[in-house]
Amino acid sequence: MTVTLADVAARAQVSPATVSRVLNGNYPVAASTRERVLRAVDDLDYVLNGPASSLAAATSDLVGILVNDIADPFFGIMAAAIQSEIGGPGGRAGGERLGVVCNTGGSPERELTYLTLLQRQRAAAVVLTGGAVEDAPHAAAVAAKLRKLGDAGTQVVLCGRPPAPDAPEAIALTFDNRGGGQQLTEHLIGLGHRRLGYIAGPEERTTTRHRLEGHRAALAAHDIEDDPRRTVHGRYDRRAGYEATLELLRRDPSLTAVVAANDTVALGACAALREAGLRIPDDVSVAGFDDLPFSIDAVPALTTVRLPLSEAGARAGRIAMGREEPPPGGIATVRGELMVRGSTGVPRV
Amino acid sequence: MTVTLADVAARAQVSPATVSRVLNGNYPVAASTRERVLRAVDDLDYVLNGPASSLAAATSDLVGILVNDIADPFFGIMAAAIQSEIGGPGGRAGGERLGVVCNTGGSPERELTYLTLLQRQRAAAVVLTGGAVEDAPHAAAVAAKLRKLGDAGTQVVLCGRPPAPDAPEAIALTFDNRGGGQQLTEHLIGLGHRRLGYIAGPEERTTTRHRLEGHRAALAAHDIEDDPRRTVHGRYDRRAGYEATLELLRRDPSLTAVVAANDTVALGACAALREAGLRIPDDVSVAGFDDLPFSIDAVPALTTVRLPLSEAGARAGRIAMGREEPPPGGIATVRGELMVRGSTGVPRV
DNA sequence: AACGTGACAGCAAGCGCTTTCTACACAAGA
DNA sequence: TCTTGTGTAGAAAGCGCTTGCTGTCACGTT
Repeated sequence: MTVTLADVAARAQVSPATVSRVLNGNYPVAASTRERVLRAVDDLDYVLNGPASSLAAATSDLVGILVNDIADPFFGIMAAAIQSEIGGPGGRAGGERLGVVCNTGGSPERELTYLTLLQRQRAAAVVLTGGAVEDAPHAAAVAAKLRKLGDAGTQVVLCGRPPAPDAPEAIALTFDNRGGGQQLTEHLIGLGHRRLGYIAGPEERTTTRHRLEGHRAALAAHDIEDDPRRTVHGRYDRRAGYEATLELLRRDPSLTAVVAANDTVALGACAALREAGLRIPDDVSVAGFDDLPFSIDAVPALTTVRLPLSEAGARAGRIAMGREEPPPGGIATVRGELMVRGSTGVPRV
Repeated sequence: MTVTLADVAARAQVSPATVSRVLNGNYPVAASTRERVLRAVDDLDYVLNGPASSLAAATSDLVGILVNDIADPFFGIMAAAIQSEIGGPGGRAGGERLGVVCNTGGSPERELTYLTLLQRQRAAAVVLTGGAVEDAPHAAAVAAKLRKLGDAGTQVVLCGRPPAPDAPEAIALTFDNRGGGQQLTEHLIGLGHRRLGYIAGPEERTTTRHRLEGHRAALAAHDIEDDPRRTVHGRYDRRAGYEATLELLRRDPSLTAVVAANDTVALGACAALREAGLRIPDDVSVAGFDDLPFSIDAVPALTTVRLPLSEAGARAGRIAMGREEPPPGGIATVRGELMVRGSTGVPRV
């Protein structure tokens, strides 16, 4: 059978209560006793029963991290940063929490199910990363869940996601996608581009909408007509970028620049342009978003907006663990930085 | 206060036992009763207390997925595939499990700590992905943990990791890294290359060793001297590839090909070569490993060995859930496929 | 010499479920 | 009419831990 607290207690000749206190270190225990207990734990190879412990203490050491797509480095990088701060294994001793990342695949139902599962586990904290789906009923359902989690004592942090007004206790670290999108397009306009294609992400997503809004704001600021035929929606993957570019080219072969929803999409766009015999940036400029590690290795290197994914994730993790003050008002905006590289240049004449 | 089973029972005018049975669906309950209970659950917005449930039932619905680096798509892709099969949210109903991925960062201690944490949570299954550290004491410690987990009823699956002889109950889906490495180098030798640089991964890792062994086997098979100065070790990241390439070039400027530990490293190698004014593949051929999504977008597209990460992950997930027969002997080898693309060509004369 | 006063350790009451065993009602066979 | 099933529901005993409260010493205090 598995070893229990009582077994350890018997071997150390103390009461179970004492063993518990030694293990939790939250109550004075004489050094000699502690040592005896620790030795017994070691001898018996005892491992605490998590569920029992959580039940009795009414808390758990689980911290949930929700991501839209774990195979996408955008989320991977944030998740790694968050998890590293969860203190988890390797972190400072004591608060040994289990930081777990859950992959929603961008599906609202899975997001909700995961939240319920975490609620069921009485998670200590939950971090939601990335853009939210903008479907109203779903947004309301998520907000309700977050509120309930908050009420149950779970710290909720949004990282790279807009604040949820209906769930005020959720701390939000929001990326300035609108500003980033605007900077990027301003840059291209500044180079002289006037006919810009835009490959947007999936519809009904905050990230998609904000980046697109930034793009349009830049166009408007320079009195460039926003032809709806120059915008195509697609998923956040290379394939979508490839196909969208083909479509944009079909609609208007005179395009001089393509702005993509993110770097991965931009890579697909580059591939399509290259196959179409167009040079980058001589014939068509390309810009991405996020500045993922591979972006600098694209040929030519991708002009993009760097988002401090690691820093934001780390901060979100610390806030979730209560190791850092939340920003005033519970909301902070994280800005991106325009990285001008080889994939953008002056338009062909 | 939070709602408990008893509250639901009271509202539905049944005993707690009945509510539990309705929720678990593992015992006959009259349809009318069931409906009454379900309505009460809904009315009260009841969420099962996971720890209590796990304690009483002596099982948990947690499935752990250990990865070396969650920010690396190599692991992200596998993790996504595994998690999708965990049934987790979105999967077929009933077996609603919480598939959680844990990032060890390649650190042996963190790996061990996570395993303990999972053991503490009485995880239903654990999947370890990617290469293992070859340090003997650590390997023994891990094997011991896996054995203990197995004894406690946790299904252990290794995905992309060599079998652990000391933990026979662990099912292993192993990548044929040696064979892949050999194929790759054979391909280059076939093109006429004789002076090949090799950028290996971190030392003391099974993946590193096996790929390198394959490379050496190919060299040996063609009577090409294996000059140790042509091999450099580094981390599995772009930076390492960049620096290692510079080093290789310094040691022998007459190199005609560089074989990298994986695609990410290969990208770094490409960057270094390009900066050194060398054309790919005209001056130097480059090959990667894994065939991550971005590899096809490199310029030129990367020659590499495709590993069926998604398929292997999915299979590992199913095995972990007991939905697929383990391979005979508990060990299966997953082969890679050589993808010849533009980054390799005949050596310059 | 009587009496706080710390510093530790133990008792025992749960935490909220699951599950075995028992109880009951009704239908059917003897 | 009396047993034997059959289908449901309840009572209650834990699961292994945490923690409030209650001792029990060994000391300084007055």
